[in-house]
Amino acid sequence: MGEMKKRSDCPISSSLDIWGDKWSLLIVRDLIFSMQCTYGDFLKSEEKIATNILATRLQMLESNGIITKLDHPDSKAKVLYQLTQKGIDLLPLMVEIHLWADKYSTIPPERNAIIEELKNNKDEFLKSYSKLLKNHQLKDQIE
Amino acid sequence: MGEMKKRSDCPISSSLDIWGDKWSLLIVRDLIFSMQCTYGDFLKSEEKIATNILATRLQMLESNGIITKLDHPDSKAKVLYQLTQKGIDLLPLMVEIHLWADKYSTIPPERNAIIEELKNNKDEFLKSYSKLLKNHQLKDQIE
DNA sequence: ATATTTGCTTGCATTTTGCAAGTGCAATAT
DNA sequence: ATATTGCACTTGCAAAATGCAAGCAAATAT
Repeated sequence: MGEMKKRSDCPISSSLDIWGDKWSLLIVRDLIFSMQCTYGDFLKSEEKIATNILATRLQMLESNGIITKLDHPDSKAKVLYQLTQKGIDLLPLMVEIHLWADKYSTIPPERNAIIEELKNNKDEFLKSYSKLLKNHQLKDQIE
Repeated sequence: MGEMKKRSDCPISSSLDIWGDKWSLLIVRDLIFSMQCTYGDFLKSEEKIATNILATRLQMLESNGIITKLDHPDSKAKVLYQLTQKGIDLLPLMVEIHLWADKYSTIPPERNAIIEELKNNKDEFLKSYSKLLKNHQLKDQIE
């Protein structure tokens, strides 16, 4: 099913071939903010992704090793999605998008705190937040 | 013509609404590498963008203030495209994509030098290269 | 004067996205 | 035990974006 069609060997192009569509990075964003999400959680995001696209994007991200599915502790009917290390490593990218957006468009006030944090000590933030994501991931893998 | 439809106020989402398609960042990449490109230069890139999409993407990027057109010094038939400051500020993003791609996919050997440079002194690289882009831009605006 | 280059536009096929409804299984309620 | 709801998807079809090939006007080269 998942045969990768690369447009070229350029690293930018290859990366875009994986997550360079309208939705993938929003899924990653949700996971970075929430650590873990169910299928329904993604559907609830304010951008209102269509359910069929969500399904195909989740498959794509999983087959590219950016996210993993795991059993929900509460119920067999639920599925938890979370970032792999490869997914966690998209954090610096996300941070740069945030900073760019901050410079050139109006940011919702509830994000101001994070933006300030980012502008003042980006490196420290990246280090500690990616560690946080990693710890969360490991914890769930064990249970 | 350019009415912006934002899916939400999230900075990630708003940014993707501008350049989150299959091609825009490849156009920006070409401009970051080459400083300036003609329409034909973009068409020559190895990903082989279709001419009609190139036209609409260039318009989109221009109307969003990421690139500007300027007269080619040699000929009235030619047009030069180059990055604005807003476009130059996508450099950190590009660098992070590069680093992510380096970690998770095979990079063409001719890029190894840049990658090493990036890994060893990213901040210094960013500072000097964005200054370079800026200088180039200013030079052309005067002529 | 004629041919060629350059930056597009236009028409149409194909693919991707979007919307609404439906399916199947698990958990919960009766 | 049976019905109802919740959850993770599928399916069918309309709309939009992408891809391909050809065309076109203005500028330049011959």
